[in-house]
Order: sequence, then structure tokens, then C-alpha cells
Amino acid sequence: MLRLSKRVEYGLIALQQLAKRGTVLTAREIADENGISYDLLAKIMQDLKRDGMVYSHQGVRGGYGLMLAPQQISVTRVVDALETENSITECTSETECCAREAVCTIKGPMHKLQEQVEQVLNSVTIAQLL
Amino acid sequence: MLRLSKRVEYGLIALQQLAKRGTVLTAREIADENGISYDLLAKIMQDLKRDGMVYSHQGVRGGYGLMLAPQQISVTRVVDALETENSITECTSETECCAREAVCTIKGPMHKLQEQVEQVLNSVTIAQLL
DNA sequence: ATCATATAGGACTCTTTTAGTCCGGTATGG
DNA sequence: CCATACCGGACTAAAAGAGTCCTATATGAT
Repeated sequence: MLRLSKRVEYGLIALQQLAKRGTVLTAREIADENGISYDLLAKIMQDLKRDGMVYSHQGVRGGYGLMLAPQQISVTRVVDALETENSITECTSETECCAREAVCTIKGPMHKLQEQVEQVLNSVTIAQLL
Repeated sequence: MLRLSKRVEYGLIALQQLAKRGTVLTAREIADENGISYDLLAKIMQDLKRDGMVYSHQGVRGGYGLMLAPQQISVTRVVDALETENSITECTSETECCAREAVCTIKGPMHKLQEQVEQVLNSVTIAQLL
């Protein structure tokens, strides 16, 4: 369907909110204010933290804060952090191996297309979402 | 996963083969030579025909042929013909309606992103796959 | 100290989408 | 008239995606 997952969608929203407010926010706050499942968002925030885009504080008055400037966080980076695969076809994936590889006649062109799509996602940052 | 479906992948291969060979090909030929399930490809060819990209002839010595020049067939057109949805998020879809629409803070930016991705898919045609 | 608050993370389940199959029907050239 | 090849509905299976539940751990405030 050529669609970004909800994980990425929610991740972008969370990062946008952190950038806009400029303060520490809890996963609960972000979830409630944006109509997102708390459990789901909680996991997404963990992944964003693992990547180094945000930091976290446990306990009372804890929450999440941005580790980077909004213009430093590209959509590509968010996708990479939140999705297992980001290739537009199986043959442009580095982790999968296409069963049709031996007879594949579109591998080359698909790689070029992949690059162009990535370039678009790379050119957009959280700063553009504000 | 931001991935094109197998339907689109196979559709592109079929169109590429028709363009490269410049003759009428049967669904069976295309399927066998490219390691694609015949039943699946048969349906894809029907969809391509419905769209007007190819014509078909039934019966002995029948098959499919291109209706348009390769440079006139964009990837976007193939995606539109073969997939029900092509929007990168639910909020950029014209047919779906996002449950979070009232509180959505990324609708605008997502539309811009969508346009850019579409522009890329629009700029690539079957001619570039040869 | 202890308690309410918040993140950390494993293990599920449910739903949707995608891929692929099976089958009977129709058109057509040899 | 029959083998060939498209037409198209119905179905199944597999995979991915979304969301839930529950327990553990850290920590600031009282």
C-alpha cells in the first residue's frame, strides 16, 4: 500500500509535540492529547530512546525530551528506528533475499527508485512538521 | 513498511517485458519466464487492461500487448491501477477517514510529503525500466 | 521509608492486508 | 470443435500491523 506504519505516524507526532512544547512530556500526556493508545506509544518512545533521538527519565516528574534539534531529525531516521524494513521492494532490501533474484529484470531500476524515495524522506525533518 | 505490493512489482515486470519484446505475450509466458504465479499475474493483467495500459486478445495466439508508449506509463499509474490505496498515511487518504482527524497535528505536513513521494513515482516510467 | 508516578519490556491477541490458489466460464483461431 | 488463452468470482493461508495485558524497575515527593 506504500504506507508508513502507525508506529511511524505516532512517532512523528510525539517528536513534533516534544519539539513544539520544548519541555519534557510523559508518554501518557502525548498519548491522551493525540488520541493514541498509551501502550503502543510507550513502546514507540522506547525505540526512539534506543536510537538516541530522545532521552527519558523514570519516576515522578519523569518523561521524554528531545536529544537533538528538530532539523536534525529526518523522517528517514524515524522510519529506520521504528520499522524493521524500509525498502520499497523485496529486491531492494539488504536483509531479505528475493526468491526471483536470478531472473529479476527490475532490480537495477528499483534501486534507483528506492534512492529517490529515500532522498525525499531524508529531506523532511521534524522542523518541517511544526 | 513503505513497500510496493507484489502486485505492483509483478505489474511493472510484465509491462517491462511487453515493452522490451514489443510483441504480444501471454500471461503464461510472462509468469513462467519471471517466476511469478500464473493465477496472480492473470488478475494483474486484467487490471492493467481495465486501466487501458494494455489490450488483450482471447483465444489461440492471443495474449497481451501495450496500448501506450513505455514513456507514457508512469509508476504512479501502475500503482493506481493495481492497489486500492496509495496514500502514505491514513490522513492523506481521500477514501479513508482517520479517527484522530480532529486532533491530528501532522495532516498538513503529511500531505506535502505525500506530494513529493508521488512526484518521484510520477517521474519514473516503464521506459526507465528497460 | 514508602508511595504514587513513569519508564522498561516481554508475551500475547486480534485485525487487516497481502499473496496465492482453485474453479467454472467465455472468446477465438486453427 | 477443440485446444488455447483470457475473464472473473470465491476462497485460503500467511504475514504484517495494531493494540492489549501484565509485571518489573527507577525515582522524586511527602
